[in-house]
Amino acid sequence: MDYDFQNIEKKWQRIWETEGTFNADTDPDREKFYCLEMFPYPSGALHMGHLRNYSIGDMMSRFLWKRGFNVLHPIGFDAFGLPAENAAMKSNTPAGEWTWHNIEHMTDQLKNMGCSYDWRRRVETCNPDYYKWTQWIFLQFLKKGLAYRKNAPVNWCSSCGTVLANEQVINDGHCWRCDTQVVKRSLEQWFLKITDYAQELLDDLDNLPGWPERVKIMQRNWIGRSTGARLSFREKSTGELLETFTTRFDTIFGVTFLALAPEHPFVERMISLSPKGEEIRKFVEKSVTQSSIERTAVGGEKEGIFTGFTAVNPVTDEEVPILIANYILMDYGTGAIMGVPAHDQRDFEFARKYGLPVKVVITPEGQTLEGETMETSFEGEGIVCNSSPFDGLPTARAIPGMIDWGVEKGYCIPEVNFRIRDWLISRQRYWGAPIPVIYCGKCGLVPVPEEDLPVLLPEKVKITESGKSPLGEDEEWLSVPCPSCGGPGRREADTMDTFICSSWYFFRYCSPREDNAAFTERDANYWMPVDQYIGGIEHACLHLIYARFFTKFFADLGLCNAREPFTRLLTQGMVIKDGAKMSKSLGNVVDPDEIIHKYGADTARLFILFAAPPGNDLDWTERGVDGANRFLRRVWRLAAENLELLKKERGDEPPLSMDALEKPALREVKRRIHSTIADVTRDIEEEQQFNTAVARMMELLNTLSSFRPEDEREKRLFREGVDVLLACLNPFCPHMTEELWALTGHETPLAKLPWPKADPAALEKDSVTIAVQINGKVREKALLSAGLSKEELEREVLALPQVARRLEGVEILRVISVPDRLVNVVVKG
RNA sequence: GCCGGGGUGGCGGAAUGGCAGACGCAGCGGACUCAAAAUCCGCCGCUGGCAACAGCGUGGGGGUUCAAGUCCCCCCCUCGGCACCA
Repeated sequence: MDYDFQNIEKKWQRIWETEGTFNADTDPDREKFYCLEMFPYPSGALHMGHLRNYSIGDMMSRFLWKRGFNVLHPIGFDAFGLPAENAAMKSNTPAGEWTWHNIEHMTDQLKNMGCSYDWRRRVETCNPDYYKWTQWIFLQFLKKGLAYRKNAPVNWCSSCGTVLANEQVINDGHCWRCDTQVVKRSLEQWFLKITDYAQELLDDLDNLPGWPERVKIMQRNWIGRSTGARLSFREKSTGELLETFTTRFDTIFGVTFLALAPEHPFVERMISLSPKGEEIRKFVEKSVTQSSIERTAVGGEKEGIFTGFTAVNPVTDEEVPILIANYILMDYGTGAIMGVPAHDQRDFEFARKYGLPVKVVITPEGQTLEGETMETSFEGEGIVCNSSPFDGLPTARAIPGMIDWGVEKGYCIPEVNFRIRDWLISRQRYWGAPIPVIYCGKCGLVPVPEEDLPVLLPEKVKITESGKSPLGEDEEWLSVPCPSCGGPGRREADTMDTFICSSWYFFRYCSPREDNAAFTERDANYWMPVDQYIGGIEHACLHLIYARFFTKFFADLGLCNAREPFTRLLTQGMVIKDGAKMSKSLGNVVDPDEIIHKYGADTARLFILFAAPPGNDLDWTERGVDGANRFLRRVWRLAAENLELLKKERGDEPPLSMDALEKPALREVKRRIHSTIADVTRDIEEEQQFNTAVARMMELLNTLSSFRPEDEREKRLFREGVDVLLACLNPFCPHMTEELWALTGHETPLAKLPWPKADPAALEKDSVTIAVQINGKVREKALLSAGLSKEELEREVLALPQVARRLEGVEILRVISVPDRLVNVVVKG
């Protein structure tokens, strides 16, 4: 009987689907487990990264079902986005049609993988039933004042024809999606006030022990909290107060200039007042049009201009010149800095270039510094000087001490600044959720009333590469009566960033068909938070921050209790082939369909889980796939060739206990069976190291293949071994294990049976190999009974003839004895 | 530059401070076969040796320890994140 994986896999997939085996319902009487993989963008077909993501998630879900949890394991599609528009332009197919076609195809592929999803819960973010609620959520942000419009220099990707959020600009200023160099443009855009949650987003990282440390570090870096003080310098001729932010208030006596960002509001005033206004204007215009890379690269040329204006240091009453400098960013802090060249490398370089004085106010302990001759700034901790009355204080005490003093004197106020910026969410694209807002000449900005949602995306829109919102060309769609006064109004033509859609889909899965709300409190409070989330590391500072932000917002609205969406996070590595990430341009892609067709889904899943631990990159080799397939065929033969024996006395036959087995070889088999259960359980549950779990099952197979049962007792033991192997392998390779389970006479499918339990009595070892070391080197091995005490072990080992021979005439200094492990004899010389 | 991950056989990878290299891939030898495939059995870190065995070995150098891939210090390489953030 051959391992006919194609028919077997079809058969079981049909059974799971028709029986709804993996459907889950809210049931407060049962303990839940929410297992989630990042949903795919329906690009056309699954790729190996998906196959890996979903193999891991499916194995874990099936395992947890068997552990007795009420498991929610849903899937859907992140279905808005640019590729659909590009496809529409290229092939003249409407974006929606293209997307829905891909969704159906990829759904089939997921079913072919044998994934245990609750298909009733599939969601698609481009479905009006879904984006109605995306729009509703936007309105809640608007209501709370957390969604706002502002004119700002924003990231523009010319290739995508739209703006991008800061998180979406990666690799030195490139678009996350298409890698085009991003440029700055000044535009009026919609933002979400994620900065209101910066502190909580940072603090709550400490409550996520189940997240990889590196993801948390990346988020901490991204949020970028710094503490310091805000202090104002008065401009001498106008009396204008210029605010600055510093983390080094201890250097306040070392300020030798003030620098403003070219975009700083006071710059306009200086231009109009100054005789050299034209010159300043030219400098500002040049700086503003510099690309963000030129302007912000480390070591990039710092450029500035003297304005002729003067600021007064509030602490020292010293007068310092005001400059405009291209290295000052308007959107961090106050857009103005106090220049302390002696203790800030950037200010130092700038000061040297423009001949500004360098005044030392901190020295390394026991040394002196000379402002005029130093070649680099001193940014480290040291001792305050030239700052009477603070001279002699060490940095660590000077910073808080001087701030306290400054507060008392009214010079400064303590302040915390974050690096993270508000989230730019409007996109000048068609295939996204329309922003539900109407502009009225009389009433201004009017939110679309909730009862009018969804604002439907028109189906027939001409998509061009104009760089303007395609919806803005659709007059019919645009013009709408103002909901407030009934007068003529126009719809917002921008759509929302698709990261908005994916920031709450895991809530929608809880109440996927709910018509009256985005989700119900009952469902969300039962299922949320997600217990295990699985996906790529590339979302560390994108989706994973946005989703946390949304969850906190929902909690503040009282929609759910969870303040964090994902309790445990598993970030899987990339799939590599021939030393490089699989990609079309490198021509090293392997099509999941081909693999499933040639070897079957079980083989593909097993290879993926065996070839590397989930966090590592996975090296795809056809040889390795062959190996996985070979293992499955061996399992198949082990059962299929012993069907008669395995089927016998099925049903209520209890396994033989350890006590009933006397022959050491049989006890060894029994031990292997139960250590497999124990090891596989621990590897999945605690270590999340699925490759070693598979290795343990391979060892069990090796044991069972060489075991030739003869009498009835041995046959019973053999049956137990095969049962355990199939049960443990089931979450990894669900089709063939179910088939063999049925063939060997079981009536209840494995999917409905609990995970096997290891018998503690069968884990006890009779004897152990003790390594005998002399001065730390293994010289002999001894087979001794297990469980000997330190003293017994030492005595037994030293009494062994071969050991005694080695120790003849040698002076023993010390003996270290580790029960069941080794004995180390320390000798002289 | 700063922060983080990682360097173990030919390869993917195992190892609560306690026998380094589990398991698999590749390779080598053998069985079966007219032959091949498939399958099965055996070998498989490096060096020396017919062998028993000995020496060396987890990026490099030091250290702690009876014992270090594992802990501590310094350095190298590599991958990733951030990068004029005041």
